[in-house]
Amino acid sequence: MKPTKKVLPRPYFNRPTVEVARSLIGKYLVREIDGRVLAGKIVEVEAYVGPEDKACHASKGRTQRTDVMFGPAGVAYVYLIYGMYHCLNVVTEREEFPSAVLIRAIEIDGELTDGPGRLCRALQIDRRLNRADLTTGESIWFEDRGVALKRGDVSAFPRIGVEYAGEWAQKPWRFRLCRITPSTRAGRTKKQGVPD
DNA sequence: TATTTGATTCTT
DNA sequence: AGAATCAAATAT
Repeated sequence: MKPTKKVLPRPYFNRPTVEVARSLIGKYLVREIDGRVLAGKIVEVEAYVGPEDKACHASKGRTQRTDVMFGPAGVAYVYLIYGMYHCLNVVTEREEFPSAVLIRAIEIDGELTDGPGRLCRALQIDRRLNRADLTTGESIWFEDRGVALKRGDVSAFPRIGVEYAGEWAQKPWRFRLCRITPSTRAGRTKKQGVPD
């Protein structure tokens, strides 16, 4: 029986951002370029949650740049950072509640592509994909390929590069796929109050 | 209109 | 520790 590709639909993203972020770990980001398909297993993401979150670009208000985050879920927010690197986000939650999940790292054929800038370079993502619908299964989309994660496979950490955000910088809204070993388990003493 | 900044990465 | 490099945000 031919396997069906399970493209994550809009309702998947129209949920609390932290839940979406955590659940995206182990899903696949798929990019089709000139008929060639690249698929990467998502291993690291960050949640940016609404107008109160000082680390979220939209906390400064609705501007031309942040407008997309106020729109429907399942749409791409792609921006240029430090003059050279692009960052890919997927918009989450209801309209008018600006929030998104930043895709930080993926594994392509077992090779780690670590960092939002390098990830976008590998998948040829730039601002032309800003506002692209990520739920159509064309050009770029998310897929559930049935990776089963056990409890404890995903760990939470503070977000990176947001020191300016004060108390919001400490929120454990960065999620990473971790292979739990006795040594790493010993270091994971704090639960950080993140929902399963 | 001018200056500063930044959800990064790479080199020194 | 600092450079690269620029669009968007902020100050003027």
